[in-house]
Order: sequence, then C-alpha cells, then structure tokens
Amino acid sequence: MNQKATATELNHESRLQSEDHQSIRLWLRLLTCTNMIEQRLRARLREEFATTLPRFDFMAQLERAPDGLTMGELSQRMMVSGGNVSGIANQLEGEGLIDRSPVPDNRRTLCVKLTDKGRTRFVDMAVAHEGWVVEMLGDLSQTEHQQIMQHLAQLKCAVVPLEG
Amino acid sequence: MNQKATATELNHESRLQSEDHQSIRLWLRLLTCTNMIEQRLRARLREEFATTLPRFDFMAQLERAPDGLTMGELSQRMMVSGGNVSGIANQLEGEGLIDRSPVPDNRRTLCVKLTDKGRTRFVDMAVAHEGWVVEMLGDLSQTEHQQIMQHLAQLKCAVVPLEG
DNA sequence: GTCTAACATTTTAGATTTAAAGTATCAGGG
DNA sequence: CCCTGATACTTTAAATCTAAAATGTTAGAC
Repeated sequence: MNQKATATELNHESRLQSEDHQSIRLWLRLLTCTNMIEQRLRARLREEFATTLPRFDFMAQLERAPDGLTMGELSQRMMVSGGNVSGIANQLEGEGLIDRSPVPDNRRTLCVKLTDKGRTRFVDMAVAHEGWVVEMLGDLSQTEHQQIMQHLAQLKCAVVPLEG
Repeated sequence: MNQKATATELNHESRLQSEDHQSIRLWLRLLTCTNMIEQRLRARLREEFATTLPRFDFMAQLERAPDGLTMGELSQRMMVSGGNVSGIANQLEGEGLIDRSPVPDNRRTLCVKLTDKGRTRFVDMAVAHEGWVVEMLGDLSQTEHQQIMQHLAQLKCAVVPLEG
C-alpha cells in the first residue's frame, strides 16, 4: 500500500512559528507548493501512463526542440545531473521513443530527438498532463496568474546572481 | 567532478513558447524557482556540513517540535513516504542525533526527538542555512515578500481541494 | 472473547538521483 | 606533433525515494 503522506495543512510550513524570518517562510511555502503539485503529477503519470515525471520531462524538452538537443542541453534544461540524463536516455532509446545520433563535426556530441513513435506517445500524455495542471491552477484568475508569474520571475532573478 | 547543470536561462521554461497555456507556464516557473534554490542549498549543506537536505529537513522538523513527533507526523511534514523516514531516522539515531522512544499509551507509535547533541549540531547548520536563504531571497522588498507569500497561499489553496 | 478493519511503522525490491571518477574528443600553444 | 586543459558524455557507488508487502498494535462490532 502507498503510505505517502497527503499534503494538507501539515507540511513544511508547520516547521516555523511567526517570529521566524520571512525569507525562510517564503522558501518553505514555495517548496510546499511545488511538492504538492509534483506529487500529484507523478501519481497521475504512473497511474494513467505507467511512466515517470523525469521521463515525461525528457520527452517534453525534445518535443519543444524539433531539431534535437544534446545530452548536455537536456541536462541543463531538466536541471538534473548528466548521469541522470544518460540513464533516462538509455531507457527511452531502448523503447524506441528517442533517437541518439552522432553529430558530424563533433564526435563528443550526441543529438537526441523524439522518434515518430515517441512523439505520438508524448502528445497523448501532454494533453492529459496539461489538463491536470489546469485542473490544479486553472481556478486562479487571469490577473492572479500574471501577478504570480511576475513575482516568480522577480524571485528567479533574485536567486540567479549568486551563481558563482 | 560534479556535472550538475547550472541553472540560468536554460531551464524548464524554455520548453514552452508563448502560445502555450498559462497554467503550464506558471507550474514550470514554480518548478524552476524551487529547483534552483534546492540545488544551492543541497550543495552548501554538503560542502559546509557534509550532510544532505533530507537529513537537515528531518532535524528541522524536530527542532520546531520540542515535544517530539511520531514517524507518521514526520512523514506528513516532510512530504515523503514512511519508509523514507524510517531510513533517515536509522541513520540519525545511529549517529546519536535523534532519539526514538516508545509512547506509553500506544505501542504502535514512536516519539522522535532531537538529542542534545542533535540540537547542538542542528542549530549550527540552521544559522548557516537561514543565511543562504536570505542571501537568495533577501533582496526582495518587504512588500514583494508579502505579495508572493499571499499569492503562493492562494496557489496552495487552489491545489489542495483536489486531494481525493 | 473473537473478528475485522484500521493504524503506525518497518522492511523489501526496485527505480531514481547525485557527485565524482572515467573515457573519449576537441582546441590551442609550444 | 605533443602537451595541456576543457568539453561531452558515461559509468560507478552511494544515498534517496517510492510503492507495496509485512509486522505488530489498536479499536470497535458482534
């Protein structure tokens, strides 16, 4: 049986009392929101398509890049380690969903693309996936959507400069 | 060598073009922000304290609950599976950082608390951790902080009702 | 008291993920 | 050509995480 805790009011945020610092609270709320959504999507992908979020993400990146992506680009865009990408690529290639082909002018590089089979398979999932996300976030008004987007953009900019 | 991709402009959001739906974009932006912050914290905890985010999270939950928590409560608050909590608890107990003691009126339940050693160890990390988060998020103004908090609260409420 | 179902936790098996080391390729200087 | 260092990717070992099964406990129905 699945014992995963359902996320309700008892989550990361309960860690903090009111006197604690604002930034930490903001971070924990962000984490809670993301985890909640991520867990639902993960469960749905497993139940309805017998696949995982990283596999879906991998294919989604390729769908958006018709000319293909290198393994490194996939690693960057998915924000996971290179080794991880290699593993997922092995799976998907084994199932005939992607194609890893060498690039003429650089023998270190591989160009990864969706196969026709992969694209067909993905489109099916993408439609459902989008439905789930809209189901979760669609109740927010147009204005709220825009405001949150802007604020997260600001937040992203605030985080990025500390790169080094 | 660490090959983790550094998160800059090339992240989840690049997956989508402008014509795509708002909810998906919001979700991907949320994911990007969380991943960026999470990866930095993970790296810092490893470099400076030779520990991991889940271990830190485990101890943080206990620090905020002086009366202790059951394994189930920890699972809920950390938003991970029960088996996962058991594993981390074994580690921390082995290192003398936490204490798992039976509860008189319910022999199924265990009460987990930080040991003095654990609390000392944690406080050290928590101070640094808060510094890192403030470093990343502290540039946002008071007003921006509040607005994002409110919006994420709304977002959380929009997601939760679909629990079943 | 005995069943039955729910509960709290642990165990198990397997997949994912990571950081780091390893392999192969490229680019530039000498 | 031969280094050197950087780059692209894979492999490895260890930790994490999950879902499901297993174990032990409790509570309520009968």
